[in-house]
Amino acid sequence: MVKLTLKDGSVREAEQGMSAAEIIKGIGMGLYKAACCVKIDGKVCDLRTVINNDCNFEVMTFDSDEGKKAFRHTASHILAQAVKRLYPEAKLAIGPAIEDGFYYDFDLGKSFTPDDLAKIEAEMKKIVKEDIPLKQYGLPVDEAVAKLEAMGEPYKVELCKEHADKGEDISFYEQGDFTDLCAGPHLMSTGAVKAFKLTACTGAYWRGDSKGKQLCRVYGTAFPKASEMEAHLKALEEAKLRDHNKIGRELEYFTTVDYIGQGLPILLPKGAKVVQILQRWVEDTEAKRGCQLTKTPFMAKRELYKISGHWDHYLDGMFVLGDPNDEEKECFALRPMTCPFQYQVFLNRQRSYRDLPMRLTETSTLFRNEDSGEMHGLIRVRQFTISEGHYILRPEQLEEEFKGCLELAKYCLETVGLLEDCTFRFSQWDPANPKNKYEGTPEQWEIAQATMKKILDHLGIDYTIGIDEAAFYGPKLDIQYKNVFGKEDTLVTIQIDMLLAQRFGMEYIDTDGTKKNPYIIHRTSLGCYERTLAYLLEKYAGALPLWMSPEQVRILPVTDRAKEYAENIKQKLDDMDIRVTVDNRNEKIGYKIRQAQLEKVPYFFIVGDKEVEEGTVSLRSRKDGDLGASTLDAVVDKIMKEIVTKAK
RNA sequence: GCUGCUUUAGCUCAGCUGGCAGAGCACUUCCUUGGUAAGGAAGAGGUCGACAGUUCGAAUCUGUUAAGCAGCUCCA
Repeated sequence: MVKLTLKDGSVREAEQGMSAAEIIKGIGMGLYKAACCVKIDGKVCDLRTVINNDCNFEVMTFDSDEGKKAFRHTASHILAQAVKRLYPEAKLAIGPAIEDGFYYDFDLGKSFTPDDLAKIEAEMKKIVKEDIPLKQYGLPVDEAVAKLEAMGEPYKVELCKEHADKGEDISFYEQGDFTDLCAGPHLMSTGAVKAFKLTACTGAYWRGDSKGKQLCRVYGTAFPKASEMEAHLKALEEAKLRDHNKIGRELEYFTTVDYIGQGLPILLPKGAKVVQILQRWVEDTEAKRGCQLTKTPFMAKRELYKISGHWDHYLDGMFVLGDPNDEEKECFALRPMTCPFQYQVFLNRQRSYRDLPMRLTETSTLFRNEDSGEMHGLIRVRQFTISEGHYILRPEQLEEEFKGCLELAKYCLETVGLLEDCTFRFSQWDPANPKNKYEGTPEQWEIAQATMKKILDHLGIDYTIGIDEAAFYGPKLDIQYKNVFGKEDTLVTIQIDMLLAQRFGMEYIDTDGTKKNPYIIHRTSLGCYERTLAYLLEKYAGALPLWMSPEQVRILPVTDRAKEYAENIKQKLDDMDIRVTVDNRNEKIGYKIRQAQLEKVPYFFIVGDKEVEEGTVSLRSRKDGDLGASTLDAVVDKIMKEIVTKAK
């Protein structure tokens, strides 16, 4: 007998050699039906795992991440089985579970159409109904390769060969007429996948290599219950209603024009106003923290970028004015970053250790020639403006200044309300340096990354590690944000750079009279304003907090008799720098209210004969509706308090 | 850049197998001065993204191209 310690601490005995599935059946059929996989001594295992020793034994259902993964991975096998039944010529690539679903990549020389997906779904339903048991077995590498070759699965052969040197058997899962190379874990049978839906069909490169073969990827999602899936799909639909690319255009924050070009949005008055408000606030905030504002050119001769390394690393990503290959003639490029421009501020005269830290900031417009398929609303654009900064430091100032940058970024994100949804990524280099992307020696990288790790751990930052996500000159702390489609981008970045100072000949005279290269922190405090605006529109579904609303108050006269009164109030609010308009149109009050509400104006003042007579205003908020009549002073007081505290 | 989808009035969308270009909202004018989410009437508005091709005839079929969307790849 073996002793199993369950999650609740209770101990259960079982015969040696029983499978986890059999043991769970013994605990209860209900649990067995819900079980997706098990954790044995903390390790995720298949339900078919045979238990030979005492262990901690945790049953993982769909409620756990591990259970979801096993469940949806099985759904991806059902998808592959259906595809193989309908399209026997399709070659299998990979098919993992992902967040909220699964996908499978196929090579069939064409792409599936929506009609095809419907057929595949119908076939999947049959497979679920057939309730086919899954069997797992292992084969030695050479037998596995032979089997996969016989099956005519070249991609699987390639994957299998990569496992050859691990000295382990190759694991297969078989369900009826379908067999797949797979490490598992999986459900016991196809019948458990009660609810699923194929959601999309797109291209995807084999092994993520854009020079390699492009495969056809089918995305889907799966749940144990139809009701759960319906709720999930509904939530996705609702999230899309917040898409900044939709509401940002509808609410007239921005637009695009095809003959201006991709990735070059026009900020309409409302969008421009919000960006101006954020910029002024960020610049003031930075100034209070010892930053100095610079204003540097939007372009420079190729020579500058040659020194910085950008010419070698990112020429394709730059907008070049002139022939980059004609060394005889002058050639300019629009700036894709601010670093080498701001360094000239430091280089303006000889510097002493007393000048450091030198915190240079700039509201900086950048130009990057993104690939045509990359643009997305205000999130990925070709011209954008960031709250850029470069802190030039003595090495011993690094930790303190890094901390300051992080605090500033967190303060900015917290104030606008985005911090709670951010995640932190420690972006490191790949020592293999696959595309010759990284400059500097392994020792320099070791030092930079060890320093950043120490700082992050010291600050108790909860981060993930992104290998091969670093800048070419150093590691980054990236603050990531997800859009309504779940796609993640960098909102704020703080980078340690121990290389570029040397390239630009930046030196300071230290206390001992010797010349030294400073360290540099590249950082943003609120990131890129276009991107931030996009996330704010999504976060607040267009109803931006009062302090950053482009129009804070709209005065709605009930009749023409109240027009003059409305104009007087407007004047008073103007004097207090409250952004206010009057809706003087000859429309009924209900109509004006409806429109102001749809435009998500935070507050409206309704003024009619009653208010004129009593010298009051009737307040209505977009959030709480009719708030009744008060004196103008009382209403303004309430609004000013909300503005000053930057309430969300 | 790659795969797939999309593009008809300012916006949201109809328009069947090729045969005279449509609706709602918005806009303009007039009437209406109305109290917390749409008052009424009339009017104007389109080279069907662009360019080629097939056809007696193209919004509709084919090709090229631009822009938009999702995904992949990339992202200093």
